[in-house]
Amino acid sequence: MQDNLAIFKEVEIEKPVDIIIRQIRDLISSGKLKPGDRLPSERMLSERFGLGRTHVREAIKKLEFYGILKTQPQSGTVVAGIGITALEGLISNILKIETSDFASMVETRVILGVEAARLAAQRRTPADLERISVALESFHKVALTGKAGVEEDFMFHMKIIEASANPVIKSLLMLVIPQIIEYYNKEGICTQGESMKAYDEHMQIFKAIVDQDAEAAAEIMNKHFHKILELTRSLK
Amino acid sequence: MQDNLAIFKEVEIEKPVDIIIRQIRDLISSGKLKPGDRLPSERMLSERFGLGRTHVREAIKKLEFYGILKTQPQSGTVVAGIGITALEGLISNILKIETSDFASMVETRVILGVEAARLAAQRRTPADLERISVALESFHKVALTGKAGVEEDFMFHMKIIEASANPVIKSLLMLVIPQIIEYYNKEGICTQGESMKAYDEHMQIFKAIVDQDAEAAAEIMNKHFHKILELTRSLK
DNA sequence: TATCGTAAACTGGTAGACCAATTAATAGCG
DNA sequence: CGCTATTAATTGGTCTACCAGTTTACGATA
Repeated sequence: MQDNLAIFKEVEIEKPVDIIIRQIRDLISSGKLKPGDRLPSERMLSERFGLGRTHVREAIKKLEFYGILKTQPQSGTVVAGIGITALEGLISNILKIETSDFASMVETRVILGVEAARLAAQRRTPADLERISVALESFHKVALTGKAGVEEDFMFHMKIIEASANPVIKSLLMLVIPQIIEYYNKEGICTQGESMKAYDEHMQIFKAIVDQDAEAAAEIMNKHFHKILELTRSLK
Repeated sequence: MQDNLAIFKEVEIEKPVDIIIRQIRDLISSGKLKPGDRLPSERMLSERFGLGRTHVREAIKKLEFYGILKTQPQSGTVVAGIGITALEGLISNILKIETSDFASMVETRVILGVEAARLAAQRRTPADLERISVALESFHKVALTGKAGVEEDFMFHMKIIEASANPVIKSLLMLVIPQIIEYYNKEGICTQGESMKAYDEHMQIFKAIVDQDAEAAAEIMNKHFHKILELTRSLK
C-alpha cells in the first residue's frame, strides 16, 4: 500500500516551480531569450504564469544554480547560459539525476573511483597516506566483527578520492555516492560476510598507492568494483 | 580594476543563507542531529538565528536538494543524510564547485569524456551514429571557414556522450562543461586555426565508434584532449 | 482506567506588502 | 542644443500575515 501511494505521488501533477522552469527553458531554447538578454521581472512572470512570485523566485534560484541564469540584485535576471542548443533537455536531465537508472550511477561511480585511485597514486602526500591508513584500519576493525561497515568502507574510498587532489571529482562523487548507498540500504543489498575480502582488496589498493603505482591502483580498484557492477547489472 | 572588485565581492561577508547552512551542517556533523531526527521548525530556526524565515527556507531547500534533508509538507523537516561523518565538508565542497580550480575541472571532463567515448563505441545505435554524423558535418562546415566553432564542437561531443547511454555521465558533464566553456570565453582562450586538426581527430573518433572499437575510441579521444589538458596545466 | 474523538497548537506552503538599490526619464542649467 | 542632476518608476530582496494540512494534548465516555 505504501508503495502504491508512493507511486501515485511520483506521478503527481507538475509542481508550480517545475512548470515555471519548463516555461523559461522553452523561452530560452526556442530562441526568444538569448544569452545576455534580461528576463522579464519576477512580478511580470508571476502574473504571466498566474503563480505567486515565491514560485518564480524559487525557479530562478534553481536555474541560477545550474548556471543558466544570473540574477543581479536590484537590477534584473539575465540569461547567462552557453550555446542555446545545448539547453535542450539540460534542465530536466540534471533535475532528474535521482531517477537515473541505477546501473548508470554505479557505472559512473566506478569510472570516477578508478581514475581517482590512479591520480591518488601519483599525487598522494604523506598526510594522505596517513589518512587513508587510518580509514583502512577503521574498516578493518568493523570487518573483523563480520559487519558490513558501509560507512567505514565509504570513508576509505573518500580518503583516496581526496588524495587524488581533484576537488571536482570529489564533488561529483559526492553527488552520486550517497544515492547509491541509500539505494543499497533500501533494497537491502548488503555485502555482509564479504567484508574481509573487501578489506583484503583495500589493502592491495593502499599498497599500490603507497608505491605510487598508478596502473596497479587503477586496476585493483577496477577489480574491486567489478563484482558490484556485475551485481548491479543483473538487477536491471 | 574589475578584477579587484570581483575579489572583494568574493571575500564578502558570509550570506545569511550560508550562515544557516553552516549552522545546520554543524548541528548534524556534531551529532546533535542524527538521520531521521526532525529539524526544529522553520520559525524556531529563524528566531534562533535572528534571520528571516525566508532565509531559513532557502537554506533548507538547498540542503534538501543535496539529499541532506527531506521536508515533509505540513509536518516537518527531517535529516535524511547518509553516514554523518561524510557530511564534514560535503556541503561547502559541492557548493563551491564553481570555484574549483580549473585544471581539475578539465581533468574531470577528460576522464568522463574518454570513458563516454569508450561506452559509446560499445553501445551506439544506428540512430546515435546518425546524430553524431550530423554534428560532425556541422562542425566541419564551420571549421572550413576557419572559425573556432565552440558550439558545434560541443555538440559533437555531446552526441557521443549521449550515445554512451549513461545519463549520469551526461548529467555530470552538463554540470562541468558549461563552466569550462565559459572560462575559455572569458579568458579568450580560443583554438582558432586549430579547427581543421580538431575535425580530423573528430573523424577518427567517429570512425572508431562506427567500428565499435572501444579501445581506439578511448585512446583517440584521450589524445584529442591531451593538448587542451597540457595547455590548462600550464595556465595554473 | 483505558480509549477514542475533538479541538487547539504547530507545521510547512503561499501570497502580498514593504525595503533599498538600481535604472530610466525628465527637468533644469550651461 | 547638449549635458548633468534630480526624481520617479522598476528591480530583486526581505519580512509578515495568513492558509491548509498534521500532530499533539486533553477531556469525555465506556
